[in-house]
Amino acid sequence: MDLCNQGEPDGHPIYNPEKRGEFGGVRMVGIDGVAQYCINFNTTNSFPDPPNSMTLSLLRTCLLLPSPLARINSIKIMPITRLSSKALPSKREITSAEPNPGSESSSGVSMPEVRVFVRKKRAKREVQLSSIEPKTEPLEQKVGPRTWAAYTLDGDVYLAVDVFCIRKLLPFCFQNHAFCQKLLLACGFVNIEVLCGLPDIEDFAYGKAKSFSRQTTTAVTSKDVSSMESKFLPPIRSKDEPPANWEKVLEGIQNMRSSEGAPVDTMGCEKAGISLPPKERRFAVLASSLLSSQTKDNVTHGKFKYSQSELFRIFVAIFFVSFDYKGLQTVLVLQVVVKESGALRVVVISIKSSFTTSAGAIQRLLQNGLLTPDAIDQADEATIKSLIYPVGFYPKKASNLKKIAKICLTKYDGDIPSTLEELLLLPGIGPKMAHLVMNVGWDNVQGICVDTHVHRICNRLGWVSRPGTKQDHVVPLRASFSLNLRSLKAVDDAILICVRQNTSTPEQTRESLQLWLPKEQWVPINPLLVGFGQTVCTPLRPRCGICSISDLCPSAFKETSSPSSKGKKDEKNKKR
DNA sequence: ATCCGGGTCT
DNA sequence: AGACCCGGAT
Repeated sequence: MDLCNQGEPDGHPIYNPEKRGEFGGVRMVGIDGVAQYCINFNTTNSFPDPPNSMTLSLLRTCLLLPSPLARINSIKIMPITRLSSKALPSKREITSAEPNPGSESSSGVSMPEVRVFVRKKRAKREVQLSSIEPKTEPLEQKVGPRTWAAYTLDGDVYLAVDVFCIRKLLPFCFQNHAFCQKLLLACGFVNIEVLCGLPDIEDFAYGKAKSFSRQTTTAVTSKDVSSMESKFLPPIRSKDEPPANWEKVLEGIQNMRSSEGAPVDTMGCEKAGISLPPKERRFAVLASSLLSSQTKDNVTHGKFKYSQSELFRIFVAIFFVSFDYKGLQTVLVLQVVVKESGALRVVVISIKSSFTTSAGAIQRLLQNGLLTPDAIDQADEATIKSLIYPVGFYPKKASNLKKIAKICLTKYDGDIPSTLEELLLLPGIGPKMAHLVMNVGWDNVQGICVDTHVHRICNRLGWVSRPGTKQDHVVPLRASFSLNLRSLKAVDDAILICVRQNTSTPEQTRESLQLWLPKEQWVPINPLLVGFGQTVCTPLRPRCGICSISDLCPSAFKETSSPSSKGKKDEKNKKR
């Protein structure tokens, strides 16, 4: 039976944005030769937290694979069916069950582009519909009412929607503009306006489902298409395309981060001297940055502990993050330890009351009144050394600190330099610290502060690439779709060019990241990823098992080797 | 007992 | 690439 947008078929759940939490997840199931999509709602897993469950099942299906086309490969072709109560025909039947050409929205939408996408032939050849011949009709002529249909199969609920419906559904389900773009492009929809016209995804991502039903679709003309293409494509090429799902990934990390309390949260340099007057606070930030380099956060700072509310959030988050949750041991938390036994993931929160290590160097400096350039300039270097002692390289840092204090006094009137260039001139201040100080001390975002965590994680996620190794893929990919969409081989060839190589230095990472990451993320990305790196995506043996975005991560579960061999490590890091 | 993370400078 | 230096993990 047909379901129009808000219809509800007897006995079968259909997609309802307001109740999406009732579905364990959403899965792209199919795109068929007539440009229809199916979304499968798996009703067997019911989680109260829609984003997480969606993320998980999403990952397990569409986004598991590293290359864009590979992801798309996972989308299977489904017939358009109007029966909600009937099981879907088997794949083989599907091939023969051509979508009825006469029916409204769905039928006849086939176009060369779509077939290209029909990609899949590579996956299953029988899916190829002989009846589909390349046609050149413009898309808009074939699209009828925005409808969707639902049906069930093996307990799953499928939704078949037309291309305009998917335009609404996709951002809602995936909350990811980039993915939508890629998907639609890969399906041969070169109509950029459709892509550009997507509703504000953030509205969906953060729970404002209301606007969903009010979204209007805009008719598209071929004229629009060509004009959009001409002005849309060039910038994308030069700008570098954001990685698919980066927003989703970021959100997933944020969810994990909000619950896991990483050292950086309580000990980052931005916490230094938070109650001080601006000028002194800035110096505190600078000093804190200097000391913290090459030193664990909990050494530069004092101990930390979780508040009650944080504990609660940890508990809640772990519950949802651990998809295959088995059991929990609770209470005081400093560390989350994950053990995997078989398919089940057992999440254990281990108990550690506090760090018994030394009090924080910054705190000691502050207590001794040595957090101003003046005092440091006059203080004995040995005193400074002793106060900052446990931090790494303390002799050099004490010396640098004194030099910096002097410079601040003589050249900057006791304040710290206010430009990136001048900061870099200070001894012991490199690019990482300079950006951090600019961001935190001056609220002046000149660049992303890329430390080892950001560097590592961005590479693991495939978010950055060595210059010249990724742009190459975007261009041919788009070109093949927008110019001549019938050559499947061209598409595949284009994909093959997509060989991303890891950046080799943090500076490279910074430049690559800045190419696409929206500027409002430049500052938060650092504490976010640092904390993530401290608690989940650790350098050694990352805890992919508790990572809610592991299915979105091309590197998930790939680095499992034991830490003793370095030859192995090299292999690992080579490329994926 | 050994190795590793951590940023800068040489 | 290696030195610098510690705490922590293994």
